[in-house]
Amino acid sequence: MSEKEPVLEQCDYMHLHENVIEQVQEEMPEEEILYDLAELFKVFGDSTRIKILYVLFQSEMCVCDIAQLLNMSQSAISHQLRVLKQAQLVKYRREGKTVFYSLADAHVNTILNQGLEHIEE
Amino acid sequence: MSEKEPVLEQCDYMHLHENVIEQVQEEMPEEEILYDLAELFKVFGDSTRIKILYVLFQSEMCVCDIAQLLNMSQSAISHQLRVLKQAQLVKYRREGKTVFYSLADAHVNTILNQGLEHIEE
DNA sequence: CATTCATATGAATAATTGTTCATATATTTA
DNA sequence: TAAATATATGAACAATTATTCATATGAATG
Repeated sequence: MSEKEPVLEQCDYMHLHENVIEQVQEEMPEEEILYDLAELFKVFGDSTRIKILYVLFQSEMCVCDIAQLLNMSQSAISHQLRVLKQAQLVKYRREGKTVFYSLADAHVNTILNQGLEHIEE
Repeated sequence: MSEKEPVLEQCDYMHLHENVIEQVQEEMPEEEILYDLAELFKVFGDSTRIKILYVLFQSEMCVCDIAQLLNMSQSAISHQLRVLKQAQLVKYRREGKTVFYSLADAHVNTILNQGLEHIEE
């Protein structure tokens, strides 16, 4: 019953210098942060949500107005607003039967603009 | 056989002023741009790819080194590098058997940092 | 030119996700 | 309190996607 080394599937040697490896491990944000970061960008990774963010950049708006502007169902928009809300990208206030949504902070626009700059190269 | 209006599932009236509606339609980037933008952020929306971008921020690196640093299979990393390459977020150069990857431009870091700032609120 | 090493890639699978449909909740008004 | 309106939400389904596994490609080397 000879024990076999698990196949580590590594290259023969690393090209990186020791100090770069250390540097990477130091500078790398924590696992949880990286996960949250990916979660945040995932929210931007849907064109419906991008559109919602763009229209909200123009003005505070209720769910129904957004749905009409984007020509989508109330339900679809509501579901997506929930995602945006959870990511704290939008905030809302209630006024009677109507709920008005607006952008949560300035980062939203910066992120969108950086993205635009990138794809416009 | 009375014809029924299709249920448009709209609100009774829009809250928005005409000029806001116009404004939205003017300012809104084209459908294709919005789609590309979502595609770009989708690429950031995965923690493996986020990690790859972070390590590449420290230094140019070959596929195998990245795999070892992140403790993932060569194949998984290679697949993800392809996604990053297609989004023009990384570039590469070949040196013999080895392929070295590096960040394509400065936007990558700006976008990541804006994301970080947002989640650290 | 056969072998080895580094990387790429196609197929398969499991997991995630966006929309729809039906319905629930909340608020106002008759 | 019943009806109407605006919004939210759960379930279902189709579509997308990240990883694994097996294998292919490409480059150096004996």
